[in-house]
Amino acid sequence: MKPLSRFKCHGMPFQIFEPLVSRSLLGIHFQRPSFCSAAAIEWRTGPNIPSANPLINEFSSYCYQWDLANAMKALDSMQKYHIWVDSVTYAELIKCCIARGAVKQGKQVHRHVFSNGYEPKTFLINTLVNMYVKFNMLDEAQALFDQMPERNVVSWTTMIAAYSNSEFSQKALEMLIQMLREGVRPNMYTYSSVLRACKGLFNLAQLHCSIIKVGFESDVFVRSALIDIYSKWGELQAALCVFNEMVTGDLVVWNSIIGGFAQNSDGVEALNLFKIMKRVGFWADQSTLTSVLRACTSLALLELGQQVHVHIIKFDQDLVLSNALLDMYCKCGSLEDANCTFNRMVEKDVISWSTMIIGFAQNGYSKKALESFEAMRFSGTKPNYITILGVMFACSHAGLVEDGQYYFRSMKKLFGIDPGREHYGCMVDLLGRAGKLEEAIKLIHAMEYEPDAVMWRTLLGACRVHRNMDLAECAAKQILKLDPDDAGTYILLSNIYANSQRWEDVAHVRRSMRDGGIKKEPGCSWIEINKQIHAFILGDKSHPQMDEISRQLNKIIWRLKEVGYVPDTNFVLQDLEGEQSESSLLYHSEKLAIVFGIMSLPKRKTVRIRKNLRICGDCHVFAKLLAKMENRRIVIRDPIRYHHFHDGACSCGDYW
DNA sequence: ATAGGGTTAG
Repeated sequence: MKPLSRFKCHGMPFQIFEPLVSRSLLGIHFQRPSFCSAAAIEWRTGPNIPSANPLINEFSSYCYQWDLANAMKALDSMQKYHIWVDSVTYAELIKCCIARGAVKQGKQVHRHVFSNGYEPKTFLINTLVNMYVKFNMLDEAQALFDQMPERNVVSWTTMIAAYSNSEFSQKALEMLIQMLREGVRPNMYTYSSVLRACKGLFNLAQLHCSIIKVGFESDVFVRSALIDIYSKWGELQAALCVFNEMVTGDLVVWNSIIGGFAQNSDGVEALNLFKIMKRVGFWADQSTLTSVLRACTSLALLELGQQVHVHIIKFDQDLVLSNALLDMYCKCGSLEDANCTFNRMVEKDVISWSTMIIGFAQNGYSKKALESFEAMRFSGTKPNYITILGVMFACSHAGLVEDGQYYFRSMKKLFGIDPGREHYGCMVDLLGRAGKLEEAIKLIHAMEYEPDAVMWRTLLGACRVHRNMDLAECAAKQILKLDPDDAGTYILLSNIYANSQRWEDVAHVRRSMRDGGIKKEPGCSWIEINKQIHAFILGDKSHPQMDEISRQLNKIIWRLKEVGYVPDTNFVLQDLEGEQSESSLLYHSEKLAIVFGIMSLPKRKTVRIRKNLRICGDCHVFAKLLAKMENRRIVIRDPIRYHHFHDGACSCGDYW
C-alpha cells in the first residue's frame, strides 16, 4: 500500500491508502480503511487530473459528464467512507443539479459537504447558495449565507442578485449597504444586479454616481442595466445619454435602448435605433426582434411586422418572440395571420392564450374569444388576471351580460383570482353597454376601490351610446376632477351644454380650458403605404397629394350622398374632435386617410388606419357605407378598439 | 462561482 500525494488534511493525523477495490457490474465495493474515519480530506481532481483513488475517479468523471444518477450513487459511497473531493468537482455536480432542477440531489450534496467536520471552502458554499437561489429557495440561500464564516464579493452578489429579482428587492439595497459597511467592495456583477432594485430616481442617481466613481460605467453589463432601469422609470433621455457615451457596445446594450423606447410606446425612435444598429453591423437576435415587433404593434405597421416575421423564421421557435408576433398581428387587425401563428406555436403559455383571447375580443370576435378561453381551460393552462379581463371584455362587447356576470362572480372560486379595479371597469362597461346605467352606477359605488378616471370614462362611453345627458354630465365632471387635463372630456361636456342651450356653462368650460392651458389634441390618422407612414392631421394640408385626395373625397361623398349618406353634424356626445360644422367634419383625418388608402393600395387590399382619437359617429357611418360601395375591407384602430368595416357593417356593432 | 436585454391590460 502506497500513500497518496495529493490531499489536504484538516488537523488530524492521517494515513491514506487506496481502498481495496473489487468491481462488480454496477456496484463498487470498497473496503473502508478504518484509520481515515473522520479525517476531512480534499482531493484535487478534475477532468485531466486523475486521482489514484478509483472511487474519486468514478465520481469525478460522472460529475463532469453530468451523469447525475451515477454521481449521486458514488457520492453515497464517498459519504460512507468519509471521502471528499475538491470544490471544483462539487461545483460541477451542483451546476448539473441546477440545470436539471434536482432539488433533492442538491440538498444531498449540501449535507455531504458539511458532514463530519468537513469545512467546505467559500467558493463551494457560494455555489450552494447560488443553487438555492436558482431553485427559488431564498430562505435556504439566506440561511446558508448567514452561517458562512467568510463572505466574499461573490457571496454578497449572489444574494443581492437574488433579492433584486424577487419581490423583496428592498432587501437587495439593504444588503448592498451592509456589504459596504463590512468592507467588501462591490464589483460590476454587484452593480449590474442591484440596479434593478432601485426604488426611485433619487436612488438610481446615487447608484449611478457610485458606479461612475469606481469606474464601472463602461462595463457593458452595467451600462445595459443602467439603460434598462432608466427606461423602466420612463427616463428615456437619461437612458439615451448612457447609451450615447458608449464607444464599443454589444448587442444587449442595443437591445436595452431599443426595448426601452419600444416599451415606452415610442415606436418611431425604437425603429430608428434599430435601423442604426443594423447599419453599424449588428445582427438582430430574438430579443431585438421582440422589441421591433412591439414597436410595429404600437404603430400598427402590419407590413413591417410581416417583414420581421420573415426574419424570425430563421430562429428556433421562441415563446416570447412568438407571443410578440401574435400580438402584432392581433393589434394590426390581421386575425387570420394571428390565428395561423397561434396554431403553429409548439409551446403556448398563459400570455399566448391571453393575447389571442384579447385579440379576438378587441377586434369584435367575441364568440371566438370565448371559444379560445374554453380551449385554454381544456389545455390546462391556468388563466391569470389579464386573461379574465379579456374574457369579460369579450362578454361586454357581445352583450353577453349574464356570461360576463358569471365570470366576474366566480373568478375567485374558479381561478383563484380576486377581481381587481379593471374587472370592475369591465363590469361597468358590460352593464352600461346593455343600457343598465343605474346598475353600473350602483356597482361603482359598491366596489371596494375608489373609482378612477378610466372607470368614469367607461361610464361616459355608455352614456354616449344610450344618450343619457344627465349621467354623462356627472361622469364628465368626475373625470375632470381626477384628470383635469383631459381635453376630450372638456369638449364633450361643452357639447352637452351647448346641446341644452346652457351657454353660460359652455362659456365656463371653455374658460377652464383656456385658464388651464388645455389644448385639444388634433385628430390624426396614419396609414402605411409601401413601408412609408403617411400622417393626416385635421386642418393640415401639407400632404403632397392633398389636392387629389380632396378631389377624390368630394367625389366619394357625392356618390355616397346618392345612396343615402347624410353628414351628421349632431354627434353631440360622439364628436371628440369638437368640430361640428359640416365642412370640418368632412375633413376628419380618418376620412382623408381612408381615401388615400383606396387611391394608393391595390384593389382588394384592406385599408388599415390607426387613429389617435376615438372615431366619430359620422366617420363611422361614412366608413360603413364606403366599405360596401367600394367592396373593400377597412380597418380602423382607435386608442381603445378596432373597427372592421365590411359590407356596410362594422365589427363593433356600432358600440364603441 | 456572482451580472445586463424581449411577450398579454390600462
